Amino acid sequence: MRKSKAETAESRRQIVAAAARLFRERGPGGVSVAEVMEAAGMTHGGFYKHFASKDALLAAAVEHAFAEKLGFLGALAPRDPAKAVRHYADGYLTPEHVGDLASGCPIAGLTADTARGAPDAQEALSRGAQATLEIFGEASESDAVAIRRLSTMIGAVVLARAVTDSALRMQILAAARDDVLELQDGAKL
Amino acid sequence: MRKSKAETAESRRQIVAAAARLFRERGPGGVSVAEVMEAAGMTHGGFYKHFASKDALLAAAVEHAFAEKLGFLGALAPRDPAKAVRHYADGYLTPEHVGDLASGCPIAGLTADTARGAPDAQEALSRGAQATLEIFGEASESDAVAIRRLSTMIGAVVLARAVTDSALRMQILAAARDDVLELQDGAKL
DNA sequence: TGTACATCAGTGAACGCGCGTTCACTGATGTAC
DNA sequence: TGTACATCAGTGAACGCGCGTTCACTGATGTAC
Repeated sequence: MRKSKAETAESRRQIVAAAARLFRERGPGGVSVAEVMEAAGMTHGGFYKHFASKDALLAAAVEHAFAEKLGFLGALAPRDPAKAVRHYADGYLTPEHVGDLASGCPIAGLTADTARGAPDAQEALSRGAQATLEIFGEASESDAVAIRRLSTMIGAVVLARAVTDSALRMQILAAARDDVLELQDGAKL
Repeated sequence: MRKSKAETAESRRQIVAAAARLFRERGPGGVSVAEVMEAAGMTHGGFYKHFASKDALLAAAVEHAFAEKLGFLGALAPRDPAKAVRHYADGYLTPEHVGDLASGCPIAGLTADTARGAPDAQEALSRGAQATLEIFGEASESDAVAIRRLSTMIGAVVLARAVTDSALRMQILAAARDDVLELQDGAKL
């Protein structure tokens, strides 16, 4: 039962979207191709009509995750970069983000996996990280400050995920939020 | 061929040490029990004389990784906490650490894996993270500053691992190093 | 515009393969007397 | 201290099982005339 071009494109979109969520939630190794296909509403056999391998899907999923994450940020940034970054950081440094791996930051969630030998996905992750840094750069007085802001945000979420005590978790997020959002030595935000 | 108690303890140590390296390098899901046992100089069959499951080994491996990482830091900290943290950060924010997953920071390397459903390992990771935070707290003027320092360090290493361009990688490490080590608003370090 | 044929998205069974775990066995260690 | 026996660390084969990937097949879509 051949599908129309539009349906094929839509199928591919569904597969990538499902993979982007599942891979972040359970890790690329913790999700089977069959599970991704089922989440996309198909059976596993057709997968290879869309992707050459599971690794290729991971690369597409990383790209999709960044497109979703940076969509709003990138659209607002040219007009008001400081506001865009402030809004992004505001949602980033929350217990919701810490608890929601499935739609969370791909850098915080997938770097370890891609660095362990998924070259195509690693390239996609690198492009996404650079794009994020560029937007942060527009809102910061220097590249170094942009790097520090993004590093602190990523590190705080990772550290908050490492910690099981929820009071400490909140303390970590609050400390990072103060650092990234509040005025410090005349920052623009 | 039963082994003496001392030999048994030594075997266990070898298994945990091998696991601590391999799990960080390739991820818990990327290493088989047989590979860990081979790296420890044994065959896979004897594994369950030491651990109830692969997950239990992961928890022990996380604990071992922190003990190794924090050994020197924890020993020096009571005498000169600022110097201890400075030395730790100095080795942490290097391209060597970024490239060396196998003996790298367990928080930066394993948080995603343990958060995805390895409760015992997650507890071990949480204890290690709290111990690290406590040492940082002794060297910092407030808990918030300690959290920011550690967050920035972790985030910078994760971001540096996400990025494939080595010049940008160095720039990330340098920016974080300036932030964590250099004087900023009268910090103690 | 209509027709005949080639294409190909998706299905579901099947393929090796490697995994975590179990188990019978071995023989040196530990222990009870 | 010596002896007889129980213990148990480690071996290597075997167990299900689920995985990524392949494949023959189906039938609607796309295309050439």
